[in-house]
Amino acid sequence: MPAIPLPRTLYERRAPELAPDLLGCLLVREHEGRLAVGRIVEVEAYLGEEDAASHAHRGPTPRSRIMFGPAGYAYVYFIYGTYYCLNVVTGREGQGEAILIRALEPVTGIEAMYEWRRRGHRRADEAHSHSPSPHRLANGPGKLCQSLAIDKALNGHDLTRGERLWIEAGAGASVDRIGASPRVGVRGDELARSIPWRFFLAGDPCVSPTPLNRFHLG
DNA sequence: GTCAAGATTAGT
DNA sequence: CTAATCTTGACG
Repeated sequence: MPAIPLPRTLYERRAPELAPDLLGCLLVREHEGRLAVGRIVEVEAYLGEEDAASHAHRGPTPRSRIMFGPAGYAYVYFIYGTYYCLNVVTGREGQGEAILIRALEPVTGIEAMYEWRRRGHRRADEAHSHSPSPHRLANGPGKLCQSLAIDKALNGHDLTRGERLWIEAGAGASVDRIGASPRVGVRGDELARSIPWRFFLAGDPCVSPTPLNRFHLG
């Protein structure tokens, strides 16, 4: 089956509008001759300079410059000295928008995901780590990147080419299953902390664990 | 150069 | 609740 990645025009929509439509789509990773696929069950939208919670809030910097480029590219950043997080750049060039992919339901290549995740552990973690059940393999942005072997080498990667890493249309998500809540772990002004730009499949076991899961929207 | 904070996670 | 762990970006 040929890869049919989402086209760049689709990524050119505004992040808060596009974000809920990514729920149910498939994130595909091709690495070391193996294929791993996960269904997107949780995302967060970030805007540019007007969004106090966004890495683009203070304009283009060496880290955030990818966000200000054209849509359809991966923005991968390193956080807390340990984890990577994956975003897709959206909107028009110069706006600085992106969508953070926060959680997946593993679909294909689960064994590869276990292996890649274990490899991503630090030594200290490895001694105590045991294989989690599949629904906890990618139920958070840091774990998702471990399980798909995503690191800074993929920062700036073109997601529309259908190689190494891309997104494909999936079955979609029925509107009545889409939950919305404030974004997890963000600082900034009251608007940034309260605006409901986290979208998730309500009740899905692969959504990241947080009290915000009780929020719901039509 | 220095320093505080961070779109996280696992363990106590 | 807190430690782990190190990049980033602001400031001087």
